[in-house]
Amino acid sequence: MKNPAPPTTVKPKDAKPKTAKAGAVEPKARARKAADPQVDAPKVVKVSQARKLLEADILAAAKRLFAQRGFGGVSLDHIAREVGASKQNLLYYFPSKEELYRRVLHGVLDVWLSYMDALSQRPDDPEQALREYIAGKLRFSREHPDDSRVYANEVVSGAPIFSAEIAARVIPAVQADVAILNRWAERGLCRPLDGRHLMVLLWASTQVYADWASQISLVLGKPALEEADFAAAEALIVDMVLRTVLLEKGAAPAVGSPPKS
Amino acid sequence: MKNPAPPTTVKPKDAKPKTAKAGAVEPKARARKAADPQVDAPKVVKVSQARKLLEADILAAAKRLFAQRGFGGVSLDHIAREVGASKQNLLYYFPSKEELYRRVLHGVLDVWLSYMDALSQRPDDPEQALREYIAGKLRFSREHPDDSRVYANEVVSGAPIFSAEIAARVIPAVQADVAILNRWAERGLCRPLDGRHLMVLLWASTQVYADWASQISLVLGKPALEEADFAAAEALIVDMVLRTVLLEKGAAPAVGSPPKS
DNA sequence: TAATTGTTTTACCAATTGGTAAAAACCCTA
DNA sequence: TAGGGTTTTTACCAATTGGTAAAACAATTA
Repeated sequence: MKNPAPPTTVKPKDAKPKTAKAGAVEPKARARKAADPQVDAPKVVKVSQARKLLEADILAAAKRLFAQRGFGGVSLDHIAREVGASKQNLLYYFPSKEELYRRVLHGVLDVWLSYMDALSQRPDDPEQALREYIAGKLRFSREHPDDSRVYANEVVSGAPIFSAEIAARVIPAVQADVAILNRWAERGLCRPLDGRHLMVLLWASTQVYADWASQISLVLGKPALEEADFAAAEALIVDMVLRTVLLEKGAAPAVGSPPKS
Repeated sequence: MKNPAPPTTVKPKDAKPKTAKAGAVEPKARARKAADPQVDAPKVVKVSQARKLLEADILAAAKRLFAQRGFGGVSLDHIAREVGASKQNLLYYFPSKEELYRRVLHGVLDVWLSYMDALSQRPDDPEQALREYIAGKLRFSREHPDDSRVYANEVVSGAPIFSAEIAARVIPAVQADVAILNRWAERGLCRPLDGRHLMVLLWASTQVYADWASQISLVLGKPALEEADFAAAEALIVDMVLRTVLLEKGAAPAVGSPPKS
């Protein structure tokens, strides 16, 4: 039902709509990714690939809009116009708004989880594992802010649609991480603490740099967060977490001096 | 325009609508707060007070719904039905949806800021100031989760409506706090670090217990957060922050043992 | 009691919502 | 070039959206 036809052949994908939809606002008319002049449509792309391309376009636009306005704040028409297609065309690919949202969320969760495996990768080295976990989640915030925001929107809303999938996919991952923390504590590799709250703290302190970017950039007095800001955040969070989790040894150096501001 | 008439007298406020709005879903018909049998409406409440009462009802319902679904996900009709009034009646009190939202946000910001003054209260005692700041913001998350979520929704959306007011009211408060942190560092009362990122971290780690309550309770394996959970969070965050901010002395005790999961 | 003010209801409105049905256009293979 | 599958467009739809205008109701004051 979702991926029916075997790959066949191409589709120019440039057909301008003849009727200009009197009074409409020039709907970007399916402006394909700035063209690619080197090959100029050699008619070898598979049809199912073309389909996947538009599908991916829709998912990307939907993700961006859902991230900004949440499920209820976005209309199908809005998404459709964003990719230069009609609402009905969009409904050809996704049977309903909720199904589209579900697909977006599913993809978001994939990405979210893919940045969350640092602990299990280094089950014997708490310091390095935590460093990488924090670095990874901050990279997620920098590289996929919209994914983070879509997820945040869903969770803030009480996860009305996705709580089942969160329970099925996120919770086990978290529990695995908590188990690792507990094992470290048992083996005397780190201080004993409640790993569940530590995980919450790790999420919060890293994802805030995606979800609250608008306010943080106001605080930092710049139009957008830069790499240096993420680096500063990482230094602080790592310093903090290691101080708390690791058994004391030589104290880590200070993380930076206060800017004059 | 907003608060016109001088206080006059009462209003029974129980008039059932005679026509039962064929097919509608019994709109709760302005069910007044469980009555107050001791006085039984002695006709002494001021009219403007009655107005403020409904106004407050509307604001409360709107806050709850905006917290859950964001600005775009809530309709005026939905809010109106929640308080047992009609949409048009609601529009009598608030000239537009955006104005209502603005009013809600304004109130939210008041509350938000009122929990943020711990640092300036104790400008000479970093440890106590930080303890109280964290405790206060966690209390905010516990006592005003919807306020926190409305704020979060607005910020995640890029603060399209409220960025001006955030810039005017929040940023100065933050800068004052950062200045205090910097002064501590200069006076050798604490480690030198970037106060701006520390503030971000404090917000993130405390507000997450309101905004992400749905997911945290999943992680903790209980239907809702309890006081003990907030206490555990507070212990961890305080421990963490003090370890990082204060100059080393006797290390604080561990914050708890890992639960058996 | 009449006039005045404050509040709620009734009646609309154009635009937009998510969604359906079917015709038309497109594209490749036989 | 005809046919068949895939994709897009056209034409609708009932319900809901935010909002207006004015009538009706209620309460207070003159």
